[in-house]
Amino acid sequence: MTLNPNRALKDSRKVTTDFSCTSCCNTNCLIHRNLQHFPKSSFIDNKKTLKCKKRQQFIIEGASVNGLFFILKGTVKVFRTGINGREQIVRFAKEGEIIGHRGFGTEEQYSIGAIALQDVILCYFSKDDLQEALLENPNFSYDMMLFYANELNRSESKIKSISQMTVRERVIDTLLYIHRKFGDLRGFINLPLSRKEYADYAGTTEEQVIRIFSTLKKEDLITAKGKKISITNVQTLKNEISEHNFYLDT
Amino acid sequence: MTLNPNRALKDSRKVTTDFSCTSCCNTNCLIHRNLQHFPKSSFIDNKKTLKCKKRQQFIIEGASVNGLFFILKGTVKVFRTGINGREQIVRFAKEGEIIGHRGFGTEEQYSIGAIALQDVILCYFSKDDLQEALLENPNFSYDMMLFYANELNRSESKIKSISQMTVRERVIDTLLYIHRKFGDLRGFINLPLSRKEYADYAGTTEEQVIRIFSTLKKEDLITAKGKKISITNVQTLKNEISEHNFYLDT
DNA sequence: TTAGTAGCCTGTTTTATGGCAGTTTTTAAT
DNA sequence: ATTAAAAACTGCCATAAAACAGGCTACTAA
Repeated sequence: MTLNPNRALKDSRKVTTDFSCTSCCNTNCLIHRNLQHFPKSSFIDNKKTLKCKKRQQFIIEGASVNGLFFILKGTVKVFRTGINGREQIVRFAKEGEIIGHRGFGTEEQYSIGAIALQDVILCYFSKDDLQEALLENPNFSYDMMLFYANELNRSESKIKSISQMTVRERVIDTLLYIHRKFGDLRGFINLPLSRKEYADYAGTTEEQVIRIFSTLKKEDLITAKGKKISITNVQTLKNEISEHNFYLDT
Repeated sequence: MTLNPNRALKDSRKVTTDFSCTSCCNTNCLIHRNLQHFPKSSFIDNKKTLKCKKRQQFIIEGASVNGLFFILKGTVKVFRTGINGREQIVRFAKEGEIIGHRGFGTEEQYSIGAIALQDVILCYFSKDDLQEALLENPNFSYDMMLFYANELNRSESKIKSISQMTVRERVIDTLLYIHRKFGDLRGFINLPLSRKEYADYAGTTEEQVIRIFSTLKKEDLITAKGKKISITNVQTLKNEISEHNFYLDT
């Protein structure tokens, strides 16, 4: 918490420069999608590409915001520390997604922390560069605005879900969210998470998740051996929460 | 719910045209703040000014999004219908604020309803006009982006509060929010709300709010006779939740 | 091999909160 | 002023979910 973010940046990440936006394959990346609108020599030449090892934290809650990260490769856990130090997972992010954008408004400090779930490659743009680019390219800023608008919709859906769904429904919702977003590999959900992490996303406790997982197993809706989880009956699970119309996508 | 929004618009609102943006006194209105960037004859000439009587609903959940509302005068309750028809109040809005912006992203339908708490005057801009203006004025779209970014921060703080605060804390938080935003008039909070409305904002039940109000009365932290509520000890209330750092401002 | 640790699991207890039912008070309408 | 209706209030009970406590399993390191 008391770490100097700039020192942290220098100390713990290796900087390379061989990942250009033009040859990037993340077609859903906001930068990539707007390449056409940027002049030949522009802020994207200033971007820094960083590598993070698994479990490395690259954004520290409360550190001052100097720029934004885009994920070039890998998966990231975005969280904040709540009451009594209880961790709350805001979202899981993958290739092409933005991290740290919550700091762009009035906020001077990151309100979230971010940690690599696997080895991750990140693109870093300074706030100043981005701001300049946004003020020069209405298409870009409009795109960015829409991105925020969608994030807002997602966030407010989550409010509805947390305040009105039961724990069981929230856990199911979380399972479906992870499954939808990260797909499965040889039948198993392609993102190994601990029960604690499921709980921190669903807004409940580890014990509850464990209990609910075991009843779901008995009901033949999922199979789970440790972190190898597979959903055997997606539709039934969907039905159980679909009355409430929650699709917290992305 | 099944009302045609266009018919509703024609049927129930009186249209006048004598409220120009240039002479408007809502200095925090996003349109007003960007007037300098718009050409002399522009989309703001197309705006429609509508009057709504108290208790009139001017946005219906699920209606298709054709434009955005800005509040010229009055207060508005923004809500959505949750599970089991339970009403959830998203926010209370006043002069200068935007209503319906959640529909701007991918959403084709309003995800919220809006109802006038007092007689209200609204400015209405079509989505197309706004989009054109945004794509022509990077300053405007940047401003709008920042607005969304802040809304996002607010929304995510609310997730934290709902998922981790106790009912008592949420009710206190709601009281402080209303008080901060609407101030007080002759010692009383300047926005008369029912216990049910407090509950729907705090994410709890009417009975709980009533119970908590009466214990707060016994503790000499508030006084309340019906809807005349005054906070007698703001600081103590703030302290009770400040450990958690929640300031859902605006 | 053994020890140690982290993650997973389960039964029991405690607590906060929601729901109901009945009463009183306030507000609105005739 | 009288009645009706809505809002505010209180006590009681049911229950979902959190907290606690102890045990099991599997992996890692020495």
